[in-house]
Amino acid sequence: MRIVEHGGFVELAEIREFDLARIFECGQCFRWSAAPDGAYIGVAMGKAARIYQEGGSVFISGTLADFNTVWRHYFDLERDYEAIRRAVAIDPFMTKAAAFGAGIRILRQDKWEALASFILSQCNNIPRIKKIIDTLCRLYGEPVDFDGRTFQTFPSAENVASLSLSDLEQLRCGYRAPFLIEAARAVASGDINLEALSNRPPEEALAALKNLAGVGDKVASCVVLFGLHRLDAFPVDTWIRKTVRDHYGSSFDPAVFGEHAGIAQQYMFFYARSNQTRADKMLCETEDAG
DNA sequence: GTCCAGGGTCCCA
DNA sequence: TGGGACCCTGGA
Repeated sequence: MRIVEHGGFVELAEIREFDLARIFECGQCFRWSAAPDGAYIGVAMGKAARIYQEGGSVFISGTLADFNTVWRHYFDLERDYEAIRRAVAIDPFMTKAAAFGAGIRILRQDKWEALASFILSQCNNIPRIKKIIDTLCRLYGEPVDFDGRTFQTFPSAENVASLSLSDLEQLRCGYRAPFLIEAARAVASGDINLEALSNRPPEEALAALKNLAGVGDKVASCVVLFGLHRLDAFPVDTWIRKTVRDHYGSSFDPAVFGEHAGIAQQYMFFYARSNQTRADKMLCETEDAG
């Protein structure tokens, strides 16, 4: 990878294992949206950016200093995803899923944002999750001027902790609202220290997170994987449960993927979700024919 | 318009 | 250990 700064952008030339659409649409984050020209615009780590991919290069708005302080870390660019993809391709199914997800990277997201986002994600569909998070940010985030528009950061735990249930009514997030406030208060008060948890054994982090109301196995695992960046965490949701059942049966143990089980999970999730519509259609056609 | 299910969690029997 | 309730809405 060659890094070149020009024209208000940092260009990552000859970059490998980087697919912007897959990174932003594999279900790990909810705040990046595609512009009509194919670029993604969003706010992460308090900074707004415009990012696009063209001819083997990735272009990220901002200075080299922005890139080095924020985006290099955020996109986990020091890790060799090509080697990981080979390592988790343990059988024909995973070879297919990993090839389908080539270019996915696990973002190093803000820990509180990951916790809040996955609390809101429970028993919810992705378009609606995005809508709820977008409203939360618009109402309670800090403004960030960028590209002639005003964006908002993800509101801090302190900000959300100061809100009441009626403040959150506009989110239309239903029974998740008290969970969000309780989590914010726990983080803001220091009852739970996400920074410290990222240095603890994963099982300890999981247990601490699950003490929060509305945080069970799935949400806690997502926070450990996407927020604490523990790549061996393996969240099991409806998609993964079905995929594992179909391909491995009941005796499956994610430990077969070793320290990168979470990346394997993400390949599985993205593959299962992306192929569901097509698979259903094929099934219907087969049934019609029969 | 209706119905089902969505990156779950928790409580109770 | 399984079933139902929980808020709301996208999509068929």
